Amino acid sequence: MATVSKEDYLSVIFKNLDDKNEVKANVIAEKLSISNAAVTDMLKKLSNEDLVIYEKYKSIKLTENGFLYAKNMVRRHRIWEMFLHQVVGIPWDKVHEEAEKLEHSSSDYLINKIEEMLNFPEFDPHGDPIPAKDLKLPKQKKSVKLSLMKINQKGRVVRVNDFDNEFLSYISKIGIELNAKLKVKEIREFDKSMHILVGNKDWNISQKIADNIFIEIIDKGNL
Amino acid sequence: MATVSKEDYLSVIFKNLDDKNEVKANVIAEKLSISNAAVTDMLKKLSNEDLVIYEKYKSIKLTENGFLYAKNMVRRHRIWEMFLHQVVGIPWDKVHEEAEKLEHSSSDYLINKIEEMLNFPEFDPHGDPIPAKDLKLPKQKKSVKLSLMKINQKGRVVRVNDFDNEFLSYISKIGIELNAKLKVKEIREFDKSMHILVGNKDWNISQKIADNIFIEIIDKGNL
DNA sequence: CTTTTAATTTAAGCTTACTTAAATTAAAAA
DNA sequence: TTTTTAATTTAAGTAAGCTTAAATTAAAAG
Ligand SMILES: [Mn+2]
Ligand SMILES: [Mn+2]
Ligand SMILES: [Mn+2]
Ligand SMILES: [Mn+2]
Repeated sequence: MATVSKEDYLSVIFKNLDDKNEVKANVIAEKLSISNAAVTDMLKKLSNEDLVIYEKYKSIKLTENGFLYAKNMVRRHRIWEMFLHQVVGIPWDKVHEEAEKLEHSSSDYLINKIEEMLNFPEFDPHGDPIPAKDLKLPKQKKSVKLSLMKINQKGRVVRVNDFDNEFLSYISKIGIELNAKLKVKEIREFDKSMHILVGNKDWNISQKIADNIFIEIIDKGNL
Repeated sequence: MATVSKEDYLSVIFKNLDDKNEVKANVIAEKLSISNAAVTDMLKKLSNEDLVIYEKYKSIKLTENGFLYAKNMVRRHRIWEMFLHQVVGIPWDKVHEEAEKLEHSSSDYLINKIEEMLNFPEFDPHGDPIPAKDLKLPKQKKSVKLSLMKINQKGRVVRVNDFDNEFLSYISKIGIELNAKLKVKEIREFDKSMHILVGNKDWNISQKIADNIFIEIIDKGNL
C-alpha cells in the first residue's frame, strides 16, 4: 500500500540514483533525516511490494514498478510546484515545501487537470524536468555548475537545487531566477568564492552557493 | 500534535454538533467508519491536548481551542473546494473527495493566498459557508429541505449536502446546481417522491434525494 | 422499580514507522 | 594479510491509530 512515508522513500531513492542507478541506504537515511535502522526496515517492506531490489549490505535499486511509482511522485511534486508558482503566485523559495506535502494528497485525475491548465509544462520553477503523463522525461539543456565557470564567462540560469529554502530565498534576493543572465567577474582562489554580475548588480557568492546553481554557457556565437 | 486523523475527528465533531453543541461518540465512529473503541481512545488524546471536553459516558464538546482548530479545518476544506471548482474546473461531485485530502496538506499561508485569489468567497460550491480568516462564519440564507416543499411552490437551490459523490453526480445530471430554480409539480404520498421542474425539464426524485437539497422559497413578492 | 437495550469503555492485540544500542559485515587502510 | 573504519543489520522498545471481544454503565421500556 502507498503511504506518505513510502512515497517519500521512493522519491528520494529516485532522485539520488548514481551512475549505476543505485543508492546507498546511508544516503536515504540522511536525506530523510531518519536512522539507518529505519531505512533497513522500510527497504524490506518496499522489496516485498516489488518496488525496490534489496539484498543485504548491497546498494538499493528500483524495480520497474518502483521506477514508475517514483517518477509519478516527481511528476506530482513538480506539477504542484509549477502551479503554486504560476497560478497562485507563491514565490520560488516556498513552493517546494508546500509541494512536498501536496504530492501525497492528490489524485492522478487532479494532477492531470492541473497539468492541462498549465499547458503541459516541461520544467518546474527550479528548472527540473517534469515527467509527462507517460512518465517520459523531457531532455534537459546541457549545463554546468556556476562554481565551475571561468572568469569572464557568461551564462543563463537553467536550473537550481530546490532543497533548501534559505538558499533559494537568498539567490532570489540577488536577482537569480530561471533564465537570468550572469557573468563571472572574479574568482578568489583562497575560498573559491566568486564575484558575479547579475543584471547590472555585483554580488559576491560562496562556492557552496555557486555549487547549487546550473548554467547554460553563452559562448560568442550566442551573443 | 496535529495529524490527519485528529484533524478529521475535529472536523466531524464540529460538523455534527447538536443544539447543545455536543456530539455522541457514536456519531463520530459512524461518520469516520471506525469502531467505537477507537473513538474512545482518540477522545482521551484530544482531551489531553485541550481540544475536546471528554467525560466518561458523556457527550463530547469542543474546547475553545478545539472550536478554532475545527473551524480552520472547515475553512481549509471549503476554500480548496472552491478553488478546485472555479479555478481548476473540477466538477461539483468530485471536489469534496480531493479537498478531504488536501485540507491536511496545506499551510495557512497557502490557504490565505488561495482565498485571496478567489476574492474571499463566502460559500463553497455546495453552498456551505466558508469561515473567514478570523474564523467567523458568514450568515446563511434561510432555507428549507426540498422534501418539505409543497405543491406549486418555487425555489432556488442554495445548498446541497456534499458527502455523497453519487448523489451529487446524479443531481448534477438533472440540472440541479447552486442557484438553479425549480418548482414542485407533484408529491406522491405513498413514498414521498416528488415530481419537480428544473429549467424546462421534469424529473422524478425520491424523498432521500429531496432530503439533501436545500431551497430558498421564492414567494410571489419575488417573482 | 426492575429489566432490557443501547452506548461506551476496557482489554488485548495488530501494523506502521520510527528510535537507540549492540552486533555484524564489507570496504579501506596499514 | 591483518587491522581499522564505516555501513548495515538485528534486537528491543515506543507511539499512533486501528481492530474485536468482553465488561460496564446509562438510558429507555415495562
Ligand atoms: Mn513528500
Ligand atoms: Mn522543484
Ligand atoms: Mn480529511
Ligand atoms: Mn463542500
